[in-house]
Amino acid sequence: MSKIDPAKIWSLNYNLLMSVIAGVSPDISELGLDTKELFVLSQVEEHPYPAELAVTLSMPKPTITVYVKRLEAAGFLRREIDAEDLRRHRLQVTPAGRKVTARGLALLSEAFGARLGRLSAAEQAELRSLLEKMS
Amino acid sequence: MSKIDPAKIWSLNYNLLMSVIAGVSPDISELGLDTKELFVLSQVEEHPYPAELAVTLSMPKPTITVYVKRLEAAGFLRREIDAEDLRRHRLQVTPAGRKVTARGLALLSEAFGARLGRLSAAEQAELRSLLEKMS
DNA sequence: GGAAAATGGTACAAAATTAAATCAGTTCAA
DNA sequence: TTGAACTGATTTAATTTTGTACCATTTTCC
Repeated sequence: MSKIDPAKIWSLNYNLLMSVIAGVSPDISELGLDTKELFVLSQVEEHPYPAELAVTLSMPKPTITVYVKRLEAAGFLRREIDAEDLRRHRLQVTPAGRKVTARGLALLSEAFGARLGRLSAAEQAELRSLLEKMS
Repeated sequence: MSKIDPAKIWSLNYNLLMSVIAGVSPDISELGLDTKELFVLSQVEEHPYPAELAVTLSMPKPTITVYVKRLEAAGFLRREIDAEDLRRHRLQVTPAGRKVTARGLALLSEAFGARLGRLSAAEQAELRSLLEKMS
């Protein structure tokens, strides 16, 4: 029984995620946003401020600025200055944005689901639980 | 008991990996290579040809070309034309490259290990097994 | 209260990444 | 054979991403 090597688990996981993403991103692009934009968009409801998005997605602030600008231009997002703190921009997903998010996440679910499908339902639940503990 | 949403698991996992990477990448940079270069370098022994690396790492070929060139310039890699197929470039990790890979992966192990540490040894083994099944 | 430090966001320039086209070598089919 | 199709790798040009510097607002603390 070999000792557990974290880096090995890490790269196994990393390669898996990247390959899933590489597989769906052409389909996601057809929805009118790219993959990273989908990630941003999908977290806006939970984290409605750019600074928060930057932290949860581990992205630099200027990167978020760019994505938000594009998402707004595409009509998936609305931006308004927060009355409580005039520095902050509160983000709102539009109906079109909600629709495209749902479609994009469905594509992702389909692709990643194909891998998850190799696990039993119990194992899937276990995986989720393990990941939650680590998050 | 909520139904399993693959996209939810996916993004949990994605955010986890990205945050781990964001945490170590300054330390890895001090070794003289950046994070992506470490990923490439760490797979060279298993996949000694650029085209193979592109597939396993889900990176475009030109991206691999750039990294390989930098790794070679840094003295971490040697390149020679394959005698069997003159189109292919067989890659060889140098002793310096091996050393820096070990250090880089140790840093990654330390950082990801901190998260893995929230799991029992049995759970860690289970996680690895689940990921292997999906890979 | 008011200056200094901190925070949210952006602009601009620089660096990283990649798509598209290309070249060289190999394979395949007639 | 031989030439059409394919594969490995690179170049070039364009796009994406990010570091740095910055402005505006808020918070801290004397």
